Amino acid sequence: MSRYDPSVIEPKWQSAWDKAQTFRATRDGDKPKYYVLEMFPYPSGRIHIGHVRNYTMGDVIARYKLSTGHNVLHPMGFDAFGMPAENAAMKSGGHPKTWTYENIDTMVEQMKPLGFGLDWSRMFATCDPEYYGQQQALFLDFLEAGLVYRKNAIVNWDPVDMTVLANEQVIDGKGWRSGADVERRELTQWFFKISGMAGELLDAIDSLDEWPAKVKLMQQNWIGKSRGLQFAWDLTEPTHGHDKIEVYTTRPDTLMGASFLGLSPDHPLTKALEADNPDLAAAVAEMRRGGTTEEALEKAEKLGFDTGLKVQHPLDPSWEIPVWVANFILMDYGTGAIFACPAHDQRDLDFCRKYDLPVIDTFRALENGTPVENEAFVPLKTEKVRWLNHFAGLDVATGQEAVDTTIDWMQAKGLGEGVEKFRLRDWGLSRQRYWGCPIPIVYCDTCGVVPEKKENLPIALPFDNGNEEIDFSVPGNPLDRHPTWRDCACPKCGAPAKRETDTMDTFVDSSWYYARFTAPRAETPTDPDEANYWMNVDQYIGGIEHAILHLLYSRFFARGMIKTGHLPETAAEPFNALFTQGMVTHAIFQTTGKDGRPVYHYPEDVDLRDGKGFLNDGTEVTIVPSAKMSKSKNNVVDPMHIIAQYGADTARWFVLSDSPPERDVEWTASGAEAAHKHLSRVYRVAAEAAASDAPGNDHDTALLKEMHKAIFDVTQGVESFGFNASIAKLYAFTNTVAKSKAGSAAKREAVKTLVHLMSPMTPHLAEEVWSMLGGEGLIANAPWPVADEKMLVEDSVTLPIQINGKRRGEITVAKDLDKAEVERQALAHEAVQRALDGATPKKVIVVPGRIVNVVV
RNA sequence: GCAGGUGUGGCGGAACGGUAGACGCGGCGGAUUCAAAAUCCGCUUCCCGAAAGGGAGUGUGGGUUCGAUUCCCACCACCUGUACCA
Repeated sequence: MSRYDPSVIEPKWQSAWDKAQTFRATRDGDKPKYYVLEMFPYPSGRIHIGHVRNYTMGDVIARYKLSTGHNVLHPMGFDAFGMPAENAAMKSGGHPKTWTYENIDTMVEQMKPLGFGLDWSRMFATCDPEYYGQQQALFLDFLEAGLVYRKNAIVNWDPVDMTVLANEQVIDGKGWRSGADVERRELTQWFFKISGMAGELLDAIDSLDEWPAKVKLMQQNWIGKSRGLQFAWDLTEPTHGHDKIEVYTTRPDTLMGASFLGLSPDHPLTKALEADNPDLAAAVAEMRRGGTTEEALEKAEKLGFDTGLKVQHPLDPSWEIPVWVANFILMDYGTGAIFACPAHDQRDLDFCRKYDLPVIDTFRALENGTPVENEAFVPLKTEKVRWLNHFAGLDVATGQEAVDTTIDWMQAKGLGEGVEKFRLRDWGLSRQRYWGCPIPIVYCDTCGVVPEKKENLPIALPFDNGNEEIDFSVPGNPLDRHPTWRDCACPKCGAPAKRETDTMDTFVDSSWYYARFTAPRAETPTDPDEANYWMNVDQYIGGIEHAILHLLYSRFFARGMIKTGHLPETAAEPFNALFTQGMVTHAIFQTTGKDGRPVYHYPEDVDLRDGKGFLNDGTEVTIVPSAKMSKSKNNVVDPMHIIAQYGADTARWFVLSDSPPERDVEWTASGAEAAHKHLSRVYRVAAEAAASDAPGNDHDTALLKEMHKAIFDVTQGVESFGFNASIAKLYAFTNTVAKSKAGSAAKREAVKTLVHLMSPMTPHLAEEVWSMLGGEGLIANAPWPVADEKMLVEDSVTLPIQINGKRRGEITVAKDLDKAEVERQALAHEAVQRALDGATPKKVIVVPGRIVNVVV
């Protein structure tokens, strides 16, 4: 009898699928279409076990849908622009393009042996000029449709390297290479007008029935709709052309608790004052130190500077409050100015205590309300509180009632306006980098800012132009330094002009690739027929880290593409269903070095015994379980080693088996070995069944009944992303088949069904066994088994009996036995009799088919 | 800081408000073997007990319920995002 040898059978079936073009996406017949897409990878160099898990999940769905009669589109590509390629060029020389395409080749070579049912003919990388040229066409159409504009934005500036830094290049407020203190600086940048769609993007979330609730909630909070009051405070003395300061507040009801008026360091008035007030300029410079992330801004120590200006309270002109500049006020939100009410906002309170500003309560708790000391009183807006001195005459009311009343009252008096605002900011797409999609804009001395003509696209990066003089030896944007690339003719007047040297944010690349996959070689961004047929993505799969930005930008882009005629109206929400999968983790094995620092050891150097790990020389290592895989911790598992050792099917089986797909899974050597043992067992059981000639007997029905239960359970698992549950059932069913004394015909049927149910996860093994047992054609194309409902019915049921909620016994009764009889039998049970000791039960709860609980 | 999530045996994890620990790993015992590997069979939450049985138990502390891993409140720890990492 032959043994299970994945190194022989896997290449064999891969070439069989290739030959039959099994996974080529086609629009044939009247079959329904199904588009399954996994978030495409960044070409970092090698595939990661996390990729294996991600693509295996997609492959299970793709193969399952193929066998349930769908035309399936399951493509693969690469998100290939971005900083790591430039970093590699800076570090080791060479060119980002060479590095990127070499990495792509390697990764494709590594993915093919995994046997994914992908339509490789559609592959592209976002750095292909054929792709980014179409992206430039989209940009021009978006510009024409009013979805793109220019304004100033704040960036991380490294004053030593004289360059813009990405957030991840700012470490503790310092530039990662220069170590210099990073400053926040303004630059003119291109923006997508996503804020104009904020309301629509928010409302449409409700229609995303097959998205995880957590992702929808995160997007809702990110868009952040609020209703508040916008109104002005008059300056007691006009200055620098300002006679009042506009503020926006979501808590206008606390107006009588105003302590000071706060300006953002980037507010126009702040900038005006800075010019002739050196002390203020110095304070603001201090406030502008550090990175631009929201986290850095929020966690920074609260700093303030008294401008000396005063404003009049809108309800009482004799009440003047000071104007401060404060570093925690964001220019991007509202009007860049606030009034502070320290009694009901912890941040304001901390600031007022630090700078000795007044704290005035406006409301207190209904019971035991005490004045605010060092903890702001911030009840839920739905909670009733007692107002101390409310101008609109409120006494006891909730915060929400007070806000509404105040807005109405202020509006009626003409003192302000109720407005809706969103937290969502416009999407800045300009990057001062080389390895990205050039922004197709030309600056002409006479014509100004001119969009490039479509017939001149793609505006290719200098390397793609055949001009390779790219210099990464100094920081900054090589396009900006390139001797000739930026020189061009003005598309409008033909005079010599200069190109935009900024490239696009890589989020742009990934915001429409799903649409491009429907017609990857089209001469326009999309082909209407193909887009109409294949859109939307029926199932999108990727990491939770993309829950907000990538998915929100894609939703925006789909709408923009509808507006510009590149997608049908029905594609406004491009992803019908979303699934967010967890990471693959691995233990870290560490010892302590002589210098006291941790030393990390590769898994292959560690011998595991009884839950402890030892090095070759007998040194025990500390095991840190379930850590994110990271090269620096030496706990990365290379899928290629696993394939060499056990085969692709084992790797696929294991990444699905041990954890629910949305959760992290820990890779363990013993788990991988167990998966391999199980696949060998299936092969053995199949070979035995193939060789057996046992006659049919009275065990046949029991086996076939179990088979139909397995069909039902496994199918349900696959349909609901419960792959680990499907696999648990498949383990159990394998056990049943192996132990069954049924005849050979029934056994062969059971084994064929077993491997059919396994085929989305372990497709090579399934094909091999299928052909061994005389299955017709490829199992990949065979129709999915259907459970016979008659075989699922059980006629009796075992009910646990609880006494006071604790399980004390069980009874087996006919499935539809009536409640009174179940109760009678339960009470007759010896454990119940013992517990009752002659008394009558206080209560008996009978849940039909479930449980009996006797309360004594 | 803010937003979202997660927390169950020695380990990964299972459980429409209804038998907590399915399935797998590890461990223990047995079969097979000259022996081993491989394979097969059984046991395995913890504590007390020879057993029958009893007690405890799903991050912590409360609450709702006949019954809570599941629902509610407060807290702790970890993970993800935080708009220029992708």
